[in-house]
Amino acid sequence: MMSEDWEVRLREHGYRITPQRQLVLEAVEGLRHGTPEEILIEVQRTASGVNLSTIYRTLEVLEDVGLVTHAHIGHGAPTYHAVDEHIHIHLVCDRCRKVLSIPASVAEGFVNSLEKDFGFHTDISHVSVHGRCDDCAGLAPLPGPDDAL
Amino acid sequence: MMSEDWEVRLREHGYRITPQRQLVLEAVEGLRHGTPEEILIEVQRTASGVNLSTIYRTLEVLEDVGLVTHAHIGHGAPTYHAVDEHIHIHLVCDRCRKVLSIPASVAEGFVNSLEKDFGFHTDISHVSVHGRCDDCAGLAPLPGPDDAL
DNA sequence: GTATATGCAAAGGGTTTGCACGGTT
DNA sequence: AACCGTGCAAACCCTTTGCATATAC
Repeated sequence: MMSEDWEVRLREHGYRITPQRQLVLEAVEGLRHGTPEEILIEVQRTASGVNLSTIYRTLEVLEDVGLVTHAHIGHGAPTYHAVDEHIHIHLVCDRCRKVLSIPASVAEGFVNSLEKDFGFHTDISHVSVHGRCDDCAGLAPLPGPDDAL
Repeated sequence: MMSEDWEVRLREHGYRITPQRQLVLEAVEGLRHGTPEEILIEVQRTASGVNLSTIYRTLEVLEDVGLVTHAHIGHGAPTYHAVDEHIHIHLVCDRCRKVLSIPASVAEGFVNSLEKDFGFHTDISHVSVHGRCDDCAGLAPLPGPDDAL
């Protein structure tokens, strides 16, 4: 993990090697799941001067060269992952907000149908699946910010 | 479609019947897919004085009583549907932005696995599935706003 | 008449952008 | 030395909120 591959990846795409890019990548790998804001905080533990806009621009670059991906959990900020993570699907409970990560293989049949029947090539890890976790099934919605569906 | 059921639904939940609520519901049904902004424009064709904040508040109410749902397509505004629509899944092409609606039944096996293996009760129509449509598979990303992933 | 809904305007998250400076190549 | 990347601040989009007025009941 975090070999020098990342430098090569960046160079191959015409990008430069900078401390910020290294720090962001390390933060994403360390956090395993992180919003831009969370990544900023992590990065600032080492380099307090780094700006949020740099995080956004850097994540875009890292995603472009295939070092990170992001997924949408509800309508808040997206979360970023390193690509060397196991590909996984997020199950988001709309009641308690818990997020379950499950192996992408569970969706294999589904993904294959989409490919075969609709010619659609799915990036299954990109979007989260919403619903109710076992504990919350059948319960009334929580009060409070019933947002983020 | 658009029987008086909606009035009953609202009353049952202690909400009042207002022209705005009727117009928003009709707009959602007419548009089949609509963001709050699009719904506003549709509503304003009849009642130009209606405000965006009313659209948001009204959609929340209509969703609460089970007359509409929303789904997230990319990281922009969510789209709303009437619940009498067939339940469907959105396949969003990350290259050309095309949105394919497919019957939710395609995901039955997947949904069942989630239930059986993880105790997770899925609302499959809530979030869109991202990837590449047949036309765009294997092509380079589009230039321009390569956003909205 | 009373409580709820609405319009308006302002504030709030999350994200993007223009610009000048600084760093990588 | 040339160009890319960064910090900063302002702008932007989408959504929420406070408050006074209007409306459904």
